[in-house]
Amino acid sequence: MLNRVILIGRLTADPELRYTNSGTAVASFTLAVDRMRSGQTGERQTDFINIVVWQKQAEIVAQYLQKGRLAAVDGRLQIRTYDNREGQKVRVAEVVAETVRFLDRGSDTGQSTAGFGGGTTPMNRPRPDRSSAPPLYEDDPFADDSQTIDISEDDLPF
Amino acid sequence: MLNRVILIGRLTADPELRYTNSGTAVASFTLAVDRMRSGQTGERQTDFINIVVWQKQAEIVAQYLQKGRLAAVDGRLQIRTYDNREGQKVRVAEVVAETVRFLDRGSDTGQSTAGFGGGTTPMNRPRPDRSSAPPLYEDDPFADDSQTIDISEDDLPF
Amino acid sequence: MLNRVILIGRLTADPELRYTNSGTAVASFTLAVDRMRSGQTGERQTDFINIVVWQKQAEIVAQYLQKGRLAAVDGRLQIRTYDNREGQKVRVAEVVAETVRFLDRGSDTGQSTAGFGGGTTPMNRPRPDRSSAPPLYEDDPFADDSQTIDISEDDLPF
Amino acid sequence: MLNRVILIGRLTADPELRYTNSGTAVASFTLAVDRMRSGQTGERQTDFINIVVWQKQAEIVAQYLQKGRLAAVDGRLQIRTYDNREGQKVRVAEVVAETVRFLDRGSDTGQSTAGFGGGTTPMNRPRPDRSSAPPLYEDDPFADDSQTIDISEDDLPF
DNA sequence: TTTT
DNA sequence: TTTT
Repeated sequence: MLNRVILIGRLTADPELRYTNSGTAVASFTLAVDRMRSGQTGERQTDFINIVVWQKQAEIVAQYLQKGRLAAVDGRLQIRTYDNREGQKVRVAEVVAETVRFLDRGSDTGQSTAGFGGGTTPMNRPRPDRSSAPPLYEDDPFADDSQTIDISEDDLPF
Repeated sequence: MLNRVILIGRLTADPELRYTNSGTAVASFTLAVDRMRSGQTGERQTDFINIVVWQKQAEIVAQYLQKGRLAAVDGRLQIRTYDNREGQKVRVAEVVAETVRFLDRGSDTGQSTAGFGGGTTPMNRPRPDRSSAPPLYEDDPFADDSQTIDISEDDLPF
Repeated sequence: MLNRVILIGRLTADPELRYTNSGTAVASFTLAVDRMRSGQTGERQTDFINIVVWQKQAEIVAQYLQKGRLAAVDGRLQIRTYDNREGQKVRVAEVVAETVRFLDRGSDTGQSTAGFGGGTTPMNRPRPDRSSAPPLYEDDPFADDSQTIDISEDDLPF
Repeated sequence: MLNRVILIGRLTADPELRYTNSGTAVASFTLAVDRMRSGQTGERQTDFINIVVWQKQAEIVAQYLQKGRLAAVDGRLQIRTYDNREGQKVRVAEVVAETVRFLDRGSDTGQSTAGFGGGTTPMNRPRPDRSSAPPLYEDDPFADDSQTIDISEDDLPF
């Protein structure tokens, strides 16, 4: 019904930019969000939260954000379930960003990422080695199904 | 830095009420939050999100909420890491509720759960069998450390 | 940079549906949002917050919401400034809803308002008497300027 | 029922720190929050939103925030009504901050403002001239009523 | 009344 | 697996 998440934190690493079979850009990164235990002193705890960004925003994020940068994310919490190599169900939580704001640097370059231009469907998209990470996006929410012919597991970028 | 989550959804089951060794009440339940793919029609997808509530609110939630009830949760997203039986690191995402609102029923009974009375430290607390669920709270954020002497794994309510 | 508001409350009256000169639908209503003073007992205070909804959502809201209904609003806080009859600058705060959820009634009819169909540009739009309320929308954010020729103050629906 | 506002923006001026009759600190400032009209280019619009902070946070804000600084506010939207000099009802919208984060400067000084120490009831509190601004807080939500004897309009700091 |  |  309603699902809204707002976070501010720092990137633990450079964002990773990938493309689905149908050519949609997806960027992902982890945000280190410091917790503050009210009352008790001296304690510093951190939540490491996975963020996913789609389409034009993905490319802007990949271009302007790096490890250590401070960013604000406004999106929704999503729980994905998949089967790992051992055939066990694994649940992954991530925040699907609707907008990402860059909070660190100078005034105008890439300060925001919403409602921008861009959007050229990329050719020559990179084909990274399959990592041991979960197969993130078997379903591309932005794919135009009619023209995505041959989606095979092996073609997925994750 | 900033970590805010707001959800509306329905309980997938009755909340479970437990107590830490130091006597702090903890309630947990899962919220089914319907997603709505903008643009595409007919699709209904659901995120199942784990919620945790502490102290007085835990007891109010356990008393007034049941499976199927509609509720609003305002809290923060937390990622916990623990080692499972096989010795693997497992990451669990959950929303730690600051407030829970009951949206279904009549006007005044248990309509809200913030800043209420209650709070009697419970005697005869139930000792449920250990489920296969993750050992949720090795660290009780509300424990007064000075008087919690013998925390052993076997005493944990999860 | 970031501007996010989430509210749950009850409508103080039926929503009002209007149309701008360029034919864009706008619905407005007031949400009574109960406050709860933490700590102190027995006090009930209420914030009356003006909500504005545009386009297809405006028509859905006007069709399904009535006085007394419980609703959740997700949007952004906007401060508009205008000159009143006495020539004084007046500031009006309102929440521009991105989505409105209906929380009261049955399961499926009009339960949500995002990404729906509708959208037929209405003919025979009502021309309500000008109230003493502020001239709400001299700027229609959805107007296609090129085809809106003769916007005069007298044609505004507010 | 639920009332949550999250904002990121820049201070239009230094915060003003005042004290109620009962000695509670209150800081107020205005946040300039840039809007971004999705789709249309080149337009930059700004909402000027009044923020109010109470107690220890008020003093931290007054100490560390200045005009032009970037800050994140997490709080609730409140509508106050009062009668102005001409005897007209005036409505004022403001965000009562629960937490304020400082986003501009260096790593550790005053980076956050929640759950901090401080809290010494201030002596020699300043008695600013009454401005033409609205009489902000006839009701001090943190006052211990039993010991606040003689609240008169003239003693209010606003 | 307004910030970069 | 983690950021300042």
